[in-house]
Amino acid sequence: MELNDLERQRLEKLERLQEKGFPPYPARVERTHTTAQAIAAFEAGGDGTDVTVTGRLRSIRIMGKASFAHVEDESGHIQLFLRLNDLGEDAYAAFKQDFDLGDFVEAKGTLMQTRAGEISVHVGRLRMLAKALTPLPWGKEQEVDGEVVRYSAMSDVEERYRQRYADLAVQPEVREIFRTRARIITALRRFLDEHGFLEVETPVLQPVYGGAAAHPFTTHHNQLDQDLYLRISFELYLKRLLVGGYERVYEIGKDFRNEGVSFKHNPEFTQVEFYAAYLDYYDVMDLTEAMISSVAQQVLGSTTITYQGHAIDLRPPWRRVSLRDAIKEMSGIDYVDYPTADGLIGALRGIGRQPEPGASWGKLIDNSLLGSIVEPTLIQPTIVYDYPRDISPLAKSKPGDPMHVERFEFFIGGMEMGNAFTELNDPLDQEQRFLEMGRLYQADDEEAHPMDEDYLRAMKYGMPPNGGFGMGVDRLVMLLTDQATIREVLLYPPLKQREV
RNA sequence: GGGCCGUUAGCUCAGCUAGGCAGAGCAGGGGCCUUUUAAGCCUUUGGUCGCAGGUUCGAUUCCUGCACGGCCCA
Repeated sequence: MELNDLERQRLEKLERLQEKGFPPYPARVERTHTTAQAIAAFEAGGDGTDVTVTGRLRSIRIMGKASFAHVEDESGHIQLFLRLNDLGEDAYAAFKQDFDLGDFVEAKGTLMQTRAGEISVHVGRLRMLAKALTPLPWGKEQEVDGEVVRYSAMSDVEERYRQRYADLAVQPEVREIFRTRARIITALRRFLDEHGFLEVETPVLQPVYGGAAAHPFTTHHNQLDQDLYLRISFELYLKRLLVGGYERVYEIGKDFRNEGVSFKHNPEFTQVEFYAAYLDYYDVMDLTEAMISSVAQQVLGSTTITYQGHAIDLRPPWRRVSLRDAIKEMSGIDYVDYPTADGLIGALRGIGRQPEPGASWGKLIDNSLLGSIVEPTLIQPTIVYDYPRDISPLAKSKPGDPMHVERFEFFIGGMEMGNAFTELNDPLDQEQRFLEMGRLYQADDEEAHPMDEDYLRAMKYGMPPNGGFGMGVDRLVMLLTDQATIREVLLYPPLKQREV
């Protein structure tokens, strides 16, 4: 183990503690109160109550024969008041010499209030619970007008992610993001459970990937000697369950897409999908609005949020606009007037855009018009409905409109949050769509939706009409925690390997 | 993939376009201090200036390449 100077000094302290009879890593702990419970006990009239609190030493102020320190646990922090008279020569000397910021300690004493009014533990016995060899990158902090101002805490983004443990240890507001994340997922589950959905788990390792247009990760099962894909969506496995007789199913889990990283993309991300028999996309729109506003209400206590400086109102009903109208409004292009890829490329060039070469008609609409021009403007929750058929191989056609399918996406804060359709349940049409995909995406064939024979076989047994829904949970967490990048809502964002 | 920017002490950052002994605050060490709270005062240790080359009498500084990261674009 390579140690720097500071770590060597701490190692010497550790050895000294050991010699003096203060084991640096004891096995047993006697906590009676969290720091929050201790403060609550004092406030409930518990002056003088015996407490034993534990946590990390967060600050130390030594003033000769008396000292102050703060211990921090998950519930908060409390001040320790330590005096030579109370601890005795040896223990007090050990504290002064050999205890450092970042050490886990156990303090036993009585609750008191200092002259300055801070509720504190008047410590009679102090024990080391775990000596920290490496100093945490803590800055001092002070309260200014009720706001905590931190000086020189860990701020290098790369180091924060590479050593997330240190980032979390030092920045309580980072810890809070992941508590909120957990509450969001709990609220999603509760909403779906209460609406009659059954939570299921479907394979991550799949012989045929599908349900989305994305490049998969590939892997190999040694014993079966079979190549497998990491799923890019849950869709086809969940809809098979409707064939099996379940009417409402959902899954929350990871999807894997072998794509670039951006502020709103991560190669592995958390998705929630649900499918409900006998619903169409209008019903799913209603459910979507109810679900998102319910989650915000449960997690934040409000359906009004602030995201990156924008006040956003999540209360239903949301604005609903057809894709065609949304694009017409923002770009002036009515794509129905340009029914071929070449024609649409010309129209895009006409408004100063440089569409990607070789893109299909539907992909131009999806990326160059919707993604680039419309999406960033959709700050308030907006449902955009009726999508081109050729980029939606799993959605049911819109009656009387051969160009469009019954599909919608919803956008909040300028981000696509999710995607839903009246699901295609006609096996003959579905087979046609798979075949069309093969033709359309020849140039980019890994993103083409592969033919899934088993899925067709399932559908041939009869699949009830149903509405389906998928949403990026990470993006919802971004929205509800006001984070500008997806990395801030992932505990361990991906980073290139580097020597430790 | 392209453009721009960053990488200096454990942490946060100066220094660099004037090429000439590598700095500050915090943290750490020593000392004073028995109700402090960014405690205070005195004192002090600590560096592969991301890596590899080049230019130069001399490079943290200028040039090239590479690594990692950030922002923007594709």
